[in-house]
Amino acid sequence: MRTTKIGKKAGRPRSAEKDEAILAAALELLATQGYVRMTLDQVASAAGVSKSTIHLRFKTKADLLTAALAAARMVDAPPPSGDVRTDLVAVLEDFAATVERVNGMALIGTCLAEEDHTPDLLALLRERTVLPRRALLREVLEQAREAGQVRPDADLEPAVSALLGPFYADYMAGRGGRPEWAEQAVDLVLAALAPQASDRGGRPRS
Amino acid sequence: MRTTKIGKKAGRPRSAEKDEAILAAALELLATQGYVRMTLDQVASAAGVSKSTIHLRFKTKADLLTAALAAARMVDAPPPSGDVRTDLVAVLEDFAATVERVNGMALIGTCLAEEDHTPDLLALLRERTVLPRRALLREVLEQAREAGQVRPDADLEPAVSALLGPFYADYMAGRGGRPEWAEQAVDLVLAALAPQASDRGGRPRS
Amino acid sequence: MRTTKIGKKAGRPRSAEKDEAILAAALELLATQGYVRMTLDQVASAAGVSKSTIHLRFKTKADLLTAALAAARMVDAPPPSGDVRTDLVAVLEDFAATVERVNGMALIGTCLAEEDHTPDLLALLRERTVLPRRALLREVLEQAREAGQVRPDADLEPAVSALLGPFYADYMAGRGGRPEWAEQAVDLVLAALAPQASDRGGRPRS
Amino acid sequence: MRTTKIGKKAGRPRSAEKDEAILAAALELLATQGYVRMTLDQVASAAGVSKSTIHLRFKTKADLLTAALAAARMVDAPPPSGDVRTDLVAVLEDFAATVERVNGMALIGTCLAEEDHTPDLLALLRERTVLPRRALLREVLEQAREAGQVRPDADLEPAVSALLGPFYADYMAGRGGRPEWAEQAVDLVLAALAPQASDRGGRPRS
DNA sequence: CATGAATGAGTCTTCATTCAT
DNA sequence: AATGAATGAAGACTCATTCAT
Repeated sequence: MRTTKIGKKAGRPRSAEKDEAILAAALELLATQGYVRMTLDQVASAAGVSKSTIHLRFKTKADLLTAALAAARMVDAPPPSGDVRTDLVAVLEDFAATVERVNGMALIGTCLAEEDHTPDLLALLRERTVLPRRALLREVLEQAREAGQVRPDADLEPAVSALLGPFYADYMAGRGGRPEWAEQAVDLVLAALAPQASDRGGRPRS
Repeated sequence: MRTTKIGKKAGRPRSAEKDEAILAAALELLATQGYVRMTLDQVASAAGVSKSTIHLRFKTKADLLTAALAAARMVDAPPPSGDVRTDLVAVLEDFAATVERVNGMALIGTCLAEEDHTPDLLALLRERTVLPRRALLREVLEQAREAGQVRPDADLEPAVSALLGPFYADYMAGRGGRPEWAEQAVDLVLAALAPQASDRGGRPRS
Repeated sequence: MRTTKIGKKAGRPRSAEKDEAILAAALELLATQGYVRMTLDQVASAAGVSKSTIHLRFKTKADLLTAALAAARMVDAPPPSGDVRTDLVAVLEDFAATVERVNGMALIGTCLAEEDHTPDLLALLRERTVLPRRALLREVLEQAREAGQVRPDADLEPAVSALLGPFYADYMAGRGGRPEWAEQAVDLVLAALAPQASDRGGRPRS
Repeated sequence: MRTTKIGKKAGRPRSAEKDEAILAAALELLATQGYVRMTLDQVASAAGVSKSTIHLRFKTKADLLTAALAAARMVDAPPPSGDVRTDLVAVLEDFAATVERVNGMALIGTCLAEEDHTPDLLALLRERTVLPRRALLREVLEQAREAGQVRPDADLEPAVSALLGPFYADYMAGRGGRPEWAEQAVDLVLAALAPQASDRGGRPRS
């Protein structure tokens, strides 16, 4: 029978170290093996605990992995500079560095591949990493717009996608890992958003 | 003495319908289930053949899936228009339509997730779909450059990535499926590449 | 901190009954079915455990079977008599009885048949049953030699082979199961080894 | 519909070369792989025919293997000498040579192991190889008895088993392949059967 | 006749999950 | 709480055999 006395748990408290070890091992293995290929045995031995200890905390494999993804802190604090270009490049390079550090493309691939079966994975990834990073970029662009460095009528969301997008596109093309990509993307977007806009091809959208 | 009449193989010929059914089922299931989750039983019953019939053609699961991916024709012929913007948008929209049609993001996710275990998948995807599409886009841009609609010194590869990238970035952000994305991406890139370049932020790369 | 109380392993202990049941079932089936024909399903259901329980103890089918063979105690303690002939006959009859009890000829056949693929089987059979039994026989003969009942220069190894060999030869000839075989073999060997040796047909070997 | 015109078979006659190739390949593989492990595919490719061609001749795997064993001629004509010892040694050495040549111990093992499932195998082996060889040995011993080189009351069957048996016993003991075994066995048996038998340990059999 | 295709039954092994200590 | 045992449900791959050409 379960102890229901709340506020003061009876018995030995769950080890916080094991908590962390499990989540860290799970995230790492999720990236390197993918959802289905990763086994709880692998997680258990990587975390130095028994399989049952995992099940004690997470009822199911999917639970564990969503928790692992939720616990991941993958968007570092933005860099506090002043220049628009510098700031954008910094965010993008931090993005690339983070992805590389955690074998992120495989992780992203797993979340995409599992979208039908475990939609929480992609949702979490979005909420925890994608959207915060986009917010960072948009903020910089908004400040630039207020500073007159960006056209007042510029649509910022497509610009953000044009900043981040080349990373994915390059990876898919086998052009990943090129250090210049961030600067090139920023330059391209800033060129497109430059204020003196007179009458380029950019017709108003239908 | 062996039959020497060449060109007419002995025995029952292999059913071409089954060939097709197997590859089609495999591709479909690869996209909807992912590499590991998809089972040969599923493929067999989806294709209406026995499991052994699959093994007769493909020694291993990996073989089957690479063959299925290789057989997929996913880059349609380019649209024969004249206008730069129209052509670029057409390629991008065909891209998006194809991805949607074959549950492409899940497929891409699978290939990414499996990169460590079955690198052939991503390699094939690249060779068969990504690179051809990039070539299409680059060709259009080159013609535009010759026609004076694009700066002569423009670096085209980053531009291509800026055209395709937003598709991925949008999807990751949960903004996928918006019909305007292609036009927005094209307009942004064309704006950046416009010829009268006088003095934008684009400092020369280190 | 890990539990350091040694000698008392954590978790549920492995059932010794299941251990025994598995090994017994495996040995039995190895004899009745042969190596390849015997399936883990058969072992599992004969032992009243799940297949996974077997795999928990033995990583592979070969492991299981070598363990089963190794665990088999098939050479009973020698009979403590005094008379040479009686002792030899006793060892041989115990041999025959053991072989019959465990369907031994089929087991021996399996080990021989598998020699190329799983040499451990025959090696174990040799080490655990053949050689100990030979040692028993040789010991009796050595004592007989010391007691003057056997020629001093007699070569004992061939004599041992002549004692055991008829069992195999009879079986191959379809003459297995005859109860007199042991006494006949012993008599023949003792006759050949009798001491008054003057100069019979036994010419010295080249 | 099957052609039933007997005496004059219609259609192309079955290739005798293929017949032989199939049987030879089957026997070889039966020895090297064992009954269950050997596959019809292996036989087919070793014989250079298709699997169906095998089934055309032999309805089932067991049929093929019994036929292969039946076709094997493994007892060479007896050596035409005069001396008892020489003749016995010759038969035994031919026996050992044949066994070695056809990987015979594995073949014997297979027949023993399969005795419960395919008794025909051991029966054939017996009829075609064991019993003929025993007949050869007995014949030599009978002539020796008539020539007075062997006790008149000697029981010959046990003697034959004592001649052949050491081969099996040695093999089981890991002493196989020793060239002296045949002479040692013959010497031992002849010593036991020598005529001047007055009063050795060999008490009359019960 | 001869061949290659097609298949259904079966095998070892893996794994998420539940139990007992 | 933590651990190791136990298990049922798959899954990829094999093989003897039957079909179609």
